[in-house]
Amino acid sequence: MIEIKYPDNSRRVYESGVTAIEAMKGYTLPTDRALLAAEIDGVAVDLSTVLTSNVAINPLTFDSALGKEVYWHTSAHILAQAVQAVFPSAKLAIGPPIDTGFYYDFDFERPFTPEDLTRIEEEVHLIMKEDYPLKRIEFSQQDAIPVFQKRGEGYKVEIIESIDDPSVSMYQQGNFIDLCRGPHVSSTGQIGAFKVLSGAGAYWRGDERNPMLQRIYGVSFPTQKELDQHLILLEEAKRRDHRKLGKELGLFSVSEETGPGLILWHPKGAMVRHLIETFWREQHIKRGYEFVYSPHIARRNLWKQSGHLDFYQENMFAAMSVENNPYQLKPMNCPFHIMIYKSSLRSYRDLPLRWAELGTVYRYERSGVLHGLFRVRGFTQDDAHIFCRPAQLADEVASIIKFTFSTLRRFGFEYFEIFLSTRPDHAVGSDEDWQHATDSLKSALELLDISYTTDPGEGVFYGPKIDIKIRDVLGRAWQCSTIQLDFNLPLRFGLSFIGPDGKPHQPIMIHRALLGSVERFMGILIEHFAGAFPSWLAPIQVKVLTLGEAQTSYANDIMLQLAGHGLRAEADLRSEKMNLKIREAETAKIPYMLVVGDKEVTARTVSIRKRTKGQAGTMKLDTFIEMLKEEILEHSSSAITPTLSTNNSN
RNA sequence: GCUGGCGUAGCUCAACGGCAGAGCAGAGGUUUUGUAAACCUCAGGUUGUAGGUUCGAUUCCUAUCGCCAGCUCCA
Repeated sequence: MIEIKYPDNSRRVYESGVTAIEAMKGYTLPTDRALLAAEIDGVAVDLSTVLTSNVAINPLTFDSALGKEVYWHTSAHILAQAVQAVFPSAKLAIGPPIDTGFYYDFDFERPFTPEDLTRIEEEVHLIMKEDYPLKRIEFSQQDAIPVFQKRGEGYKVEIIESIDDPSVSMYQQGNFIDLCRGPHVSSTGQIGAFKVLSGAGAYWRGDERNPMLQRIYGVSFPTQKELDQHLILLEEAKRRDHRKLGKELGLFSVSEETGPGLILWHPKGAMVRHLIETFWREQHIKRGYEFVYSPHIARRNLWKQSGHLDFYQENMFAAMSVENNPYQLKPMNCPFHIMIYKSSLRSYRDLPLRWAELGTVYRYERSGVLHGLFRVRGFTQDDAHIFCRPAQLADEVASIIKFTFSTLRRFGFEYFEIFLSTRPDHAVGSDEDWQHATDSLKSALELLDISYTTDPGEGVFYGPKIDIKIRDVLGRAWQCSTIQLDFNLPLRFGLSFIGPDGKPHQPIMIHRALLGSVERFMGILIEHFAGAFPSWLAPIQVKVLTLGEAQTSYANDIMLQLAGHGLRAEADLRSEKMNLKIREAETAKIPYMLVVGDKEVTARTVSIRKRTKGQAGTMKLDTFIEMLKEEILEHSSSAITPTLSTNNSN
């Protein structure tokens, strides 16, 4: 007899040899989702798995990340089955689940066309309808190889040969067999709604020296409704693309003549950037930072001493010669801040030193990876370096984390995920240093009662780090903030401070960025707000719209008053219809429109229209100004709510 | 960088071997307008660039630059 423990802490006793699905019988799932697979002692398995010892069982449904993985993994198999049914010569490579669906790579003589994908999707639907059961078959490595050799699946043979385990498993559905660790859902009919998304080239094992395979992406959901919602989300993401909005709203451009990956900021985009940076600077002053500035180039030797030439050269632009001395465009700001540190003798009383700079750096990126503001060749880091004593580490890190959260919240981000990366295989610094540093990061996180995920071995070679990801309004995750400890540079540059004992000690250096890159952060903001910036960030906050020539002087008077309060306004005095003026202001995503006609001139009021929300009542200009100033101060976007106005009927 | 797709007016797109067009934007004019597009006229192009094939190339071929999707890497 064996005892099974359930997530609600209940226990039941079964005969040894019971299957997972039998053990789940009568257990009420927390959702009305179908049971897909099970997690036994933390490992995902098929429902047909035979249980022979005391275990903890956890049902897997589409609601959990693990459940989705299983679901999408099976979907990838269905995709592969369909592709081979339509194109028998296509050879299988790999087909894993990913964050938002799955893909499968095939060796095929040509790229798949959109027509191919349609044909494949039809076949997928047939396979779902046929409801083939997925059967797990265990083989020894030796026996498995001929199975795939016979099928001409060379990549599968290669994979089997690279597996350490002497026994391998494969899954069969209909006449389709794939090498696979599993687990899977029990039959192809369990997949509810399926969409073949796109095809693209991908290298075998991600290495460009290997042959190019044809990858097909897909996504699936239990219901058609969820699939439709997902597809709407994809459309919405396209609609919010910062490259498209950046052009439409006149924020920035990239020109072929200037060069790829180099951003030209137009007046409106530059205003938004200015507002971001001003806010950033104010916050830094409040939190005890000092500002430094550093040049864009430096002697190449500086980068030799820092070690960047050894480990970062492929991302650096080539050296330039200045009076026969090699100089280098900077890919990082840290060596400069270090030189400032070194410019005088430092006492332990001086520490921590917190030096911040919006430092523009230049990095060589391969042409194929450039992408709008997200991936560029020249960008501005919101950089800071903190030099402190080991004992100050935890406090410093804790205050950086708090600073990060408060800053990102002010930009409208609410959801954070925190990752702690520990020592990788190749690293500098002693075990002792790593231990202390990692413990300091942990205690900072625990001090603030923050839950986090540990990424073992994912730290940078010079020290452990904390990365913070935000989620935008579409639920997409972005990593902006990073806090990295560094033992390497202080060592390489021989940094020291004089301790209470009168002897030199080595400071620890913290590299940190809140926004990451101002360019990239701006891109994220554009997509997060769909270009409709909250009032505090909007390049133009108010547009005054006159009904006719009669209100021109009143409108100019309004403009003067708005400007006097530091508000950014434009007036539309043209002899155009109100509908057109409104349409253009809406398209420009200006938060507030002030409509003025003779009635407003007489009453010395303005009729307010809020972006996308419509009319928001008529009020005295002063009242509006006060409300807007309050809204800007709060960084909110909802101080003035639209009303169904009755006092301006016409 | 690699694989595939795409470069036509400021923008969005037609024409696909035979005189390069539309809408929006722009300029000039008419209209003085009450909450998301008034009307008329005009102007706007070495079809990314350089070669080639052809009687003739925006269209076909080659190279090159750029953009897009993906691979890889990362902020």
